[in-house]
Amino acid sequence: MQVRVKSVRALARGLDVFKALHNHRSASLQDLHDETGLAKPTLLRILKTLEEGGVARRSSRDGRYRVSASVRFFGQNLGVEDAIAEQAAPVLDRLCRDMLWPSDIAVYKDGAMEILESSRHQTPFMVNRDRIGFRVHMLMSAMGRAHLAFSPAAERRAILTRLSRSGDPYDHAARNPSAVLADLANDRTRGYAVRETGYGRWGIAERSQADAIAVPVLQGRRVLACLSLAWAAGATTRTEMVARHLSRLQDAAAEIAGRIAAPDQ
Amino acid sequence: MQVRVKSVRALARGLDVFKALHNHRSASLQDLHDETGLAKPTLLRILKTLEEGGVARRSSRDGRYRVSASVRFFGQNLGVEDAIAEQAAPVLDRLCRDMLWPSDIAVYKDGAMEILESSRHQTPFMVNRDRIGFRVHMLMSAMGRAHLAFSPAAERRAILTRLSRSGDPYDHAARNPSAVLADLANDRTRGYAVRETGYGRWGIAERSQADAIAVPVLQGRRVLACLSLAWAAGATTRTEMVARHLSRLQDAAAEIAGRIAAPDQ
DNA sequence: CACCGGAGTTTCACCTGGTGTAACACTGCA
DNA sequence: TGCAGTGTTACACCAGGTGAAACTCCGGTG
Repeated sequence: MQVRVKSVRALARGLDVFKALHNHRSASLQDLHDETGLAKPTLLRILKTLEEGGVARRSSRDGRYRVSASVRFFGQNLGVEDAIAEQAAPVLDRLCRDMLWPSDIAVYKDGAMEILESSRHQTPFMVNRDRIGFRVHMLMSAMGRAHLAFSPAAERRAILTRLSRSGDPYDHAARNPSAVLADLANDRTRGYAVRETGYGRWGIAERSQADAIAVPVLQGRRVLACLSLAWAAGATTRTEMVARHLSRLQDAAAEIAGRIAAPDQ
Repeated sequence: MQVRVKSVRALARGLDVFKALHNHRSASLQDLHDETGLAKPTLLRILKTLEEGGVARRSSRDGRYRVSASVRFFGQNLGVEDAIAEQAAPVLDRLCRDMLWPSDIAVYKDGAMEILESSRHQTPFMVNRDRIGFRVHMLMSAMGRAHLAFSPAAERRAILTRLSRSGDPYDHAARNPSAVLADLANDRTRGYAVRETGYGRWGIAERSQADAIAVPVLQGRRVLACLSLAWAAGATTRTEMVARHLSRLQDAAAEIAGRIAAPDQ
């Protein structure tokens, strides 16, 4: 947690100028001077630098500044997951401050849940070393079951079919669909899903059991991601955790869904 | 022409870091240190600033840095014309240094040619104040005729139909399509189009006639833009200009087309 | 034609603010 | 327990960023 790191004023100003430029389709030196309040010589130097960096250009037709077309490619690499992770991160942080226990957010991908962001780092309790590719099983983890439980029936069926063909023993429960579907229906009516007992251990020593619940982040009828809350089974009961934190978790899921639909800042 | 303006090192470094970040999907401080050669404390400050500026973020999961999803929106405002103008600008500049006389580049839009970029500013001869919205007539200007002559027949017909309904007297020639089509066929076989005699005046005093030729910037069969070369009719003959500069103009058009297809830098 | 005002550019001296070394803290790994 | 690698903090130096002021260039106006 960097706290006392200072920021670089010259760079911050440069970004400001770039953003000002981005708001207008084109801007004269005067426009930028009025908007940013920076002295013109300063602007001249900043704009020169932005030009050399290939993010702005000065039209030789009218001498006005514009953002370069090359910035179109910025952020082209990153997928939906990145946007989800980014919007979720601050919500997870706040959640962890309130609940103390850590949360994860994950999306379904290729037969498993892929963890995108986590507040495990900042819980006062411990660190769960879940970093084996950050993928957890659909039928064992709370998040996987939440995804299945709250997805439209067609998608649920497709995933279960896929799992039943999987070579991974943790996925084999899918070969008995009726039992699984009954459990999932149960999760759905309760409004949250639970981790399969015994899946996942807690802490380095791996002594204590981990327990977790998860809720979906919904976009329309689709499950965009799943949000979990984990704790050490020895420390408190599931009933207690649900009573204390479920609504908070659901609110957070709704907030994340909202942020993704209309990101601010 | 700013010559002695210094650039801002701190900003240039910040942009470098951002680009480095953009190349990788995610990067640790060490990665960035290796790639940019900047001292780690310096990077820490730069990254802090980029974060505050909303263009980078640090995942709390793994502590690695990524570009923020918000940069996806950068450059979303600008259209194809901006990209064309940007790629053409340096080519026009070079062209003007070689030929001394000025060039324009324009695209067809809503019944007229819209000038995107120009090297009139830097020709030693004069300044043509063509800035009335930077739009010139299709049938009178060399660029308008080049667009028509080299476009697929269907588009040519559609534009002529539109012009024939125009209220602007300069467009009325379109009401006699057979004559216009013959002229355009002529332009096409010659490889360049010419300005209608008497259209456009030269310089502030508006004494001397302007003359111009234009060639298309082709993308497949479509005319993406048109590139013109203008001169004062009294100073030299059209034959002379064609002999000296036509191939140069065509090469430039091809170069611009290439740049637009695969922009470098 | 002289004058004026506004935009852009250059110069320059001040001194802030950016910089990197060095020392420190943390975390796995052997 | 020590070691290596990585991230973070402190600090003193002085390069380099800054803006006031002066200047140029242009177009408009009386």
